[in-house]
Order: sequence, then structure tokens, then C-alpha cells
Amino acid sequence: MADNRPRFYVTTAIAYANNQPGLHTLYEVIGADVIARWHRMLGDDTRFLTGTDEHSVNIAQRAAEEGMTPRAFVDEKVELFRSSENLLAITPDRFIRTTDPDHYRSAQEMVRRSHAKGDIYLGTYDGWYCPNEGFRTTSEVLETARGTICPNHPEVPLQWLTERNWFFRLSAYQERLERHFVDHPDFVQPDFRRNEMLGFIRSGLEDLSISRAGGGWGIPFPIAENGESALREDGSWDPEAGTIYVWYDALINYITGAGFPDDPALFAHWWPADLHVIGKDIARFHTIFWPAMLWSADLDAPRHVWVHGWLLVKGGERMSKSRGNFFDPNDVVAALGSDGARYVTLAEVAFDRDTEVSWESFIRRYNADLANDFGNLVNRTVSMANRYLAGERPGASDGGTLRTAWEATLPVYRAQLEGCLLHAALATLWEFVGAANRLVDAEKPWELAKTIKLGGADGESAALRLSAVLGDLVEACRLIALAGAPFLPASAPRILAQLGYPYPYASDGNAGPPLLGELAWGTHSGEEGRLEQAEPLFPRLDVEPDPGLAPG
RNA sequence: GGCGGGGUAGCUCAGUGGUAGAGCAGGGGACUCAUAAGCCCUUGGUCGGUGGUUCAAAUCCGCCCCCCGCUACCA
Repeated sequence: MADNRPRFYVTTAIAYANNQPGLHTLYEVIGADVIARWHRMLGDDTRFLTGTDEHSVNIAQRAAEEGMTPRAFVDEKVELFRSSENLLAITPDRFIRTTDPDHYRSAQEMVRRSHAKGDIYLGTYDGWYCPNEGFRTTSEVLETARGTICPNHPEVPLQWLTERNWFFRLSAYQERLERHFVDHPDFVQPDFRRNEMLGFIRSGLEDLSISRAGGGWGIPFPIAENGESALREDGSWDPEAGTIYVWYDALINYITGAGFPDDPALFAHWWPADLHVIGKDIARFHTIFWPAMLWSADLDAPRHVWVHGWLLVKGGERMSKSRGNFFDPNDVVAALGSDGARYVTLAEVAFDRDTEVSWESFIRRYNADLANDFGNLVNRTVSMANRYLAGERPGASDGGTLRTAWEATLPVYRAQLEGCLLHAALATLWEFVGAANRLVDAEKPWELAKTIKLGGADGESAALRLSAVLGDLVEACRLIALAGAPFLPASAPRILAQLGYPYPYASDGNAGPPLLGELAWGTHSGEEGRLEQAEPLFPRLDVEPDPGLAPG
């Protein structure tokens, strides 16, 4: 592995495979995909991991309700995720499933390591148990005249169960966690999330039960009560040892996806991850439990955890499948196209907090930014170059205002993108789109073209001017397309083609020249080329009813 | 109850002491290369309420109201 490029490993949370995907779930996957593509284009050795979380009592229950085996059930759901992600041009380097065989080995190895370390011990867990859903917390049950009931299954009496299972000594890591948060202020971002988690740590950490009794739908717990291996002579796992609790299992996907434990060289290369992108509801698992689990196995904590917010609908209600108020990503792609869906989602929804959105706001954003501002900029630029310069591509000028604007834009854009403020990055790039549109109206190429026809000295100077202005506009379109390619991976090659440039990157952003070189103003200005005919990129849309909220 | 986030123009949001901002939507205008797009101008807000601190508060402090999330083993 003689690769001296900077390394970048980014992950999303794995999606719970109990249902079809919603845009609010894929939102973070689109964002992480953008970040991964950006790093690939920079030339970094990049790995992007996403996937599905497939164990748990709930899933086994749902499968049973539908008369399916858990495996067939999750296979079906996973296919829905994969097909929606394909529509959105999500390009993971691995799509991990917690049912993958190497993940079983990984999770079991983690248990063995923590057990050897003395961080796993036998204890008892007790609480209200709903036969349909498993253990319920006190905040999840209702006290009624008939006794304690589960709000989701009021007809089924709750049982007070005591279960013997394995506990992870989270409490032993309280001090180290606190120190880690202090020593690495950017471990958890944004800051207010970090503060929340630090507060939780300081309030005191309890040990965590990490096994479930019986041989249910989950990864077999590899250690028997006597501390010996639970592997039987016939190669099967002793069901008496139970299964690994699904959260303990799920978090481990990040190291499985990096080669643990089968490929130590690969794992040494990729771990620790540079960035976990997760939602605010699971911050505690990723910023507190997960580092402790890793430390217990003598592995490093991830470098950064970015906590994003949620999509909300009108009135501030969370978008969710159970509420039925979510956008089907397939509908969004059908309406806005793949790039349109990616762009609009990440431009309209802030990546650091909750944002209220609506179908109408999506369409408006698409029309304003993609159809009117950027799409039309490319279209008018290519049309004018064809009409006034016979399709010969003009070079960018050295001292124009657009160059100055670009050189101010790029560093800000880059910092915002790499800082996970994806909506801010797009806003920055689109200010430059505005600058290019304003240049057209300030310079009026159509008037320059008329002056050229008059001939003479005025005509000659107008010709120079026209070439310089259109050269700057072509260059602006090239730069926006390349810089924005992580967001608009399908459109970027089309735009470069219209401008007469080859597109040097693979469909996932790999294999091209280092992006920052390509993003220097005028890099390819000396090269001759011919523009293609102008072709609208983002057709303008009418505002239509919201298919996500429409009945039926 | 506790902790956290939020309540600023029709919409989505910037703005942590010094005469209220952006984008979109709406209205008007001049143009015409362009996807009836773009450009210029513009309407629009007692900054959730209330009481304080201050020469000065959206911005600091107190109290109150509303929305959302978390409050440990569903994920």
C-alpha cells in the first residue's frame, strides 16, 4: 500500500432496516456522499461507508407479522435503501450490513477483547417487558387503573422481567471521556452538541447491558456464562449465551467497514475514522458509548463526530416514517432529478440544526438556484459564445472582477464544506453565480457584438472585450461546475462538455487531477476547444402538490 | 420536573449593546445573450410577552408563554 496521499474515512449512521427510506434518513447520506466526493476529487485516499442496521427484536417482530424470516424481511428493506441511494447517486466504497459475516466476526471480537480487559461482566437487568417490543423504559410505559401498559400495545399486559446478561463497564471510562472531550474540543461538533454530551458524561455514567437472553435475531454472544467460548463443537453458537445487544453490534460497523478484524493492514490504514456523520438523536451512542467501547478494545476513538439536525415539516414537527409526513426520496428524484434532489436537500436544510421544509420550498429552491441562476447562467454563456464567437472557446482574462471574486469565494467555500456547513458552502458558491450573472448585464455582450460589426478601432477593442468577458464567463461556469461537482455529480460532466472540456473524474469523483489545481482561475485557458450547443440543465418546474403528503 | 435547541419581514433563516438584514415570494422598471430566466429599484417586521440594567437591547439580567428534542438500553 504505497500510497502517500492524505487519507480520509467518512461514515454515516447505518439506517434501521425496518421500513422504506425517507429523505430525512438519506439526508445525512447525501451530505456524507458530498464530503466523500470532495475528498476524492481533492486527491485524498478516501473511504466512504454507509449501510444498514438489521438486528433487534423489533425487526424480528415486524418480519413475523409479515410472515417472513427476519433475513428475507431485511433483504427486502435493504434493497429499498440501495435503490433509493442509487437514484441519488450515493457512491459508498462499501455498503455494510450488520448481517454481513465479517461484521459478525468483528462484533464478536470486540466482545472478546473487552471481556479479556475485564470490562464485561455478568449481571442482571430488570424492567418492564412488552412481549411485542422487548424491554421498555419507565418513561415509555403508562400507569393505568388496569396496571402498567405499553402505549403501543395496550391490550398486552406488561411483564416485570429480570434477565441475566452481560454488562459493559461504561462507568470505568467516565474520567477518560471527560478528559478526551476537554483535550479534543472539536471531537464533537457543533459546539452545543459537544456541550450536551459533556454534560451527560459529567452527570455520571452507568454500565450498559450489552447482551440479550436467548438465541434471537442478532449476533451470537461469543462467550458463555463460565467465561469460555460459546462456540460449540459442531461450529454453532450456544443459544444459551444469548445475542449481542443491537446497539453494541451496530456501532461496531464502523470498524468492520475499515477491515477489522480480518485485515489488520487495511484496518491500520483506515482507522481511526476521520468523520462520523450522525443525527442528533444518536449522539450519545457515538460520542460516549462508542469511544469507551473502542478504548476497551485498545482502539482509538474516531477523530470527529458531526451531529446534524432534522428535517421538520410546517409547524416544527419532525419528519418521520411513523408520522407519515416524510418525503419519499424517489418522489423527490422524480421531480427534481438526481442532482436537483441532492442540491435542494442540502441547500434548503441546514447541516447543523433542524430546518422546516415543504415540498413547495423544495420546488422554489430548485427553480431559483438551479433553473434560474445557475442553469440559465451556463445556458446564456454557452449560447453567447456560440453565437458571437462561432463556438470557439475564449480564454479567461487575468485581471477581471470575476477572478477576484472567485479567489475570495473558493477558500470560504472550501472551509465551509470541510467544516460540514454544507448549506453555507452552497450559499457561498451561489454568491459567485450571482456575480457571474451580474457581469453579463454589466458588460452587455450583445452590444459589444454590434460594435464589432461597425468595424474600425472601436470594433477591434469591442472584439477583445467580448472575448475576455465570455472567457471569464466560461471560466466561471467551469469553476462552479467543478467546485459544485460533489453536490451535482451528474451535471458537472454535462457542463464541462458544453464548455468543450473533457471531464477528468470518475463517476464517484476518483481518479482525476487534484481538484484544487483545477479550481485555480484560468488553469486551462490556454487550451483550445469548441463549445457544444447550449442544452438546458435544470428545466424550470411548476409548483405541484406535495406527493409526500398527498393522500394515498 | 431537569437539560438542550428554537420563537426576527408572507416563507426559510443571518444578526450576542449603537439608527432592523439576506435569499425566496410579491410590486415596479430598463434590457434581450438566456430555461418569460438574468439585471436594477421596491413593498414588507412594535425582533414571542413582560419587567429591569444601560446614554443606547433583537442582542445583557429576571419572570412568563409557545414549539421541538433528550432525559440511558426501540433504533
